[in-house]
Amino acid sequence: MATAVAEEIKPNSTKEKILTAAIELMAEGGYTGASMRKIARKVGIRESAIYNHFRNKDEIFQTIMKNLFSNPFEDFFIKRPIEQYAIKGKAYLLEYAATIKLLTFDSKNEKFFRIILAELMHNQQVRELFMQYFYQENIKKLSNAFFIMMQHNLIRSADPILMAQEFFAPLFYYRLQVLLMHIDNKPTTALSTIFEKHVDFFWESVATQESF
Amino acid sequence: MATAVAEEIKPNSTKEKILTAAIELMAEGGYTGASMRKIARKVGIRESAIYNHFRNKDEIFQTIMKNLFSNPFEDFFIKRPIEQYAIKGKAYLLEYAATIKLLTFDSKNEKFFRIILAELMHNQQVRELFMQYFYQENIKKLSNAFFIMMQHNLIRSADPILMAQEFFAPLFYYRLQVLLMHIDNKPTTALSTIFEKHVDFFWESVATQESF
DNA sequence: GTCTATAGCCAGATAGAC
DNA sequence: GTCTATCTGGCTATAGAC
Repeated sequence: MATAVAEEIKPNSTKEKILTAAIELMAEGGYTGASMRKIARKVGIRESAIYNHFRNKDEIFQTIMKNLFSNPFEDFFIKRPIEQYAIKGKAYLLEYAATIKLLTFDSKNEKFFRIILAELMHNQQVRELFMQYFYQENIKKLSNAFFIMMQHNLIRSADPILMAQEFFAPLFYYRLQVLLMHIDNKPTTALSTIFEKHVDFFWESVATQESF
Repeated sequence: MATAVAEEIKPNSTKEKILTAAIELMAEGGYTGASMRKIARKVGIRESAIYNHFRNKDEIFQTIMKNLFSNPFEDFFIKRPIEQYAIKGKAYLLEYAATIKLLTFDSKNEKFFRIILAELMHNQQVRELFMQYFYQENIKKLSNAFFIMMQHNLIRSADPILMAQEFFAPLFYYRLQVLLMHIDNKPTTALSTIFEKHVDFFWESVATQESF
């Protein structure tokens, strides 16, 4: 399973430095906040030199999107067959939440999330990637898992898709909260265990008598 | 209870037209997307004429923020004493969700929500307003209500604040989804009853045997 | 209150020498 | 591949006539 075309970029090359600088600047100020001037200054070259590596600013953005979207979830659960793990019930959900928590507190993934949110209202392509990765992918996986749990009578019967959304929405909400706190350098101690608490609460909400 | 200082602006005045145009443009392109040029063209005056009504662009933005934040929730539930209604249990939650649904599908409030989200990553003041209105206010009201419901044994015992967040997060998530669909002119039929379904699911999750 | 005119800045991008 | 120099255009804002 080749990870969706992630471009080959030599480490320590100027091209890579440009991308790193652009990611940093876009995380802070979005697409328009990362001007070619600023990127060039951060890399230590002139603006015109950038054009030896990228046709224009948009190509930089496209490359970043491609690379950022290639890793994050793939490594964690896409590969493994869900069926085997869904029957573990709460343990599966705990692992799921732990993964999101990991992404939430990982600095590279935080930058990624921040760029996405900064451009969400400005760029249709970003919206589509957002819907795909922060909605469809997760809901598909989770609803499958819930369906299996229902079959094994681990949880009460309900619409699996609704249940998936109800489980996922708070995770997204907490992730956003953490991001907002980080941006303003506020402490996130109050949120440090919220992901686990969410799973506890949710499991109490859906578990059958037998499995509880 | 005077509604937080909402400025007096004469209807049909040039000042009001400027604000209307600015809201429209900022909903589409955020703060930077709404240039003084575009605002002036939309109103039908020259850029320089705007400065007879506002000191600078930021003052326009501030005025918009003040006015937008003055109405939305205030009218709905801030005024009424929660205690009397919380004991209605599910009916209270249904009304709460219905209110959010109303705001979600109301075009003025949608623009407001869109501007907030567009500037969320760029502007600390917006982040604080966001946290206040889309988090603290709602969580405070809801956790109070849940506390009362617990006292009346309508719902199972749990941390009221956690429960409030778990109830609110999906509402926020669904509102965001609707917004994203609207921006790209996609149908929201699949989401038309999701707010009610959320309440159903949630109530089944927390209701005690007696109250169910 | 609105206009014309203009200042000053920063943006993205290109040409051509080295 | 990097540089200097330059172009074009959008931006916020001000001065001063009407």
